[in-house]
Amino acid sequence: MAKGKKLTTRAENYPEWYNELVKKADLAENSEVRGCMVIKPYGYAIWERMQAILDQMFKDTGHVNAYFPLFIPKSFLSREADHVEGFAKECAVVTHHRLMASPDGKGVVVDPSAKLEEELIVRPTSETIIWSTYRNWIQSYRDLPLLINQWANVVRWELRTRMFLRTTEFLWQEGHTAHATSEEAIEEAERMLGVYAEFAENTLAIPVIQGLKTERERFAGALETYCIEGLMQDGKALQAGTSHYLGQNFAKAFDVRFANKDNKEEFVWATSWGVSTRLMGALIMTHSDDEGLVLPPVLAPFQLVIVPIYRQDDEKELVLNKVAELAAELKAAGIRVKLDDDDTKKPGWKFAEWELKGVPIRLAVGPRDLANGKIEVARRDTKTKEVQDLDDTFIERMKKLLDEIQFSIYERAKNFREENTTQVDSWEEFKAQLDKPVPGFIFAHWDGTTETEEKIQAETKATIRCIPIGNPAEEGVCIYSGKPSRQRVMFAKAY
RNA sequence: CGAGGUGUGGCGCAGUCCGGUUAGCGCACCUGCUUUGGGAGCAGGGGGCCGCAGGUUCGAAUCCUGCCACCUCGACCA
Repeated sequence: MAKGKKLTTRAENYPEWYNELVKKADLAENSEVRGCMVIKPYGYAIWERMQAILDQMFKDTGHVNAYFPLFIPKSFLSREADHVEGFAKECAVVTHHRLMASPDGKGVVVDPSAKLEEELIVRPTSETIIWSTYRNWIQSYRDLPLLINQWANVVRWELRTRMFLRTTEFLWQEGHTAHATSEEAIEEAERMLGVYAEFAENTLAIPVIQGLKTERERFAGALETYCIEGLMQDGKALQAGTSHYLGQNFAKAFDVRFANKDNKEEFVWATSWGVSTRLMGALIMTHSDDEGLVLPPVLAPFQLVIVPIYRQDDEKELVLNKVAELAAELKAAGIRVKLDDDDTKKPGWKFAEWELKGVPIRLAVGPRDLANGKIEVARRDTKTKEVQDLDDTFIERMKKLLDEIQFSIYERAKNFREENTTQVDSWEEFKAQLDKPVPGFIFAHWDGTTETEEKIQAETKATIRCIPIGNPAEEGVCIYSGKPSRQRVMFAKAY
């Protein structure tokens, strides 16, 4: 495994730091396929933790999993006008189904006789294929609500990609629900936004702002898009999850109707909601430092790593026996433990390696400790270490320490966000704030028009990330147009 | 899609301007010995059609033409 010793620091070059960290921590690497990454076992283990926890949250809120096709007939996509307009520019299209030996004898070419009658689109999202299916599943109000989620890969042919943050193919989950009333669908969209916010804060330890997108930033085909927004260490916002209230748009496009209790026919009300492997990027950019990844204990594939230290064979046996015993006790207490007994690496190497990989707690045990009944405990988040008594309360203390780390990195991220959240009341102030090294979240008055929104973006690259939920009403004037405004909205530069 | 840049053992690079024995360095890898509490040391060793295709030349990693790929930054987007 090729590895330089040090990461580029965040201060030197933030994007470079990010890329190096993703590769050196063994999370992912660029593949031979343009814009597509290989998620490596360690990175995938983190994603699997996210999946497991989210999946349980979905099930606890009444959802079930299903799976729909990867391919979508081209005609389906165009059924909903806004939807096709939103995705048309970034679709991978399957046109043929057979290859043949090349006439010049070199390799294979597409067999022109195997042209598809109707092209297939590799799904950029599944609303269309799912709603075409729901048509057959829903006849009566008794079939509602229909609460389905799928874990899948999707393809969006982006012009520029970055590992985890924006790749051509990415993994995600997409919930697609059908309801008898508008109220119920809105309630569902808001409920799932709440699930995402809870997951971000409790599992990922990422504080998020919940809000509504402006009309311009809305999902293609949605009446309302809810989102959670996190603030990364470089002062840019990252959209970490979205939940859409789709109204009856897709029901109308795919003719999905149901008989209500009064035996009147109505179109079904819809939501969709999703989070993707982009959460990995959010995780990295919220907590990690110049030494590498910092993982929240709830999510870490290994919560605690034990590094045994010894010189001669007799010491080795003594130490390994003791740490194996300790590892077993920690595991029995429900802690995910890695015992790094790799004999080909030195302790110093292991320390650096596990720091790079963000394991929350590291224990080091050598003959010296054994003789004194001690153990060295190092925290990844604070990079502090202390020698502790290895007594019968030790396991319990480690469990508490994991809780403390989870809480502590959340608090640290929240403090960072609060320190980098500002209110501005003039265009000059606004621009000055955006020119700072860490622009952060900026609350300012906006006249509510798309025109102004676009002009602000054109001049500053900042966008309205959301109109926060529960935003207080406040009379003011738009920082750009000077027109009246009833509330502040949240601006930021975004990923 | 615009602007820059880069393609040389697994990884990171030098060499290219000014063509000339056997293409070099660091890391990684293999063997052995010594080591092991913050990315070990010494000794020995293996691995390259220098992005691809043409061309110029006695001779090309180096010069010329064309192509391809990737990266960074912008515009567009989860």
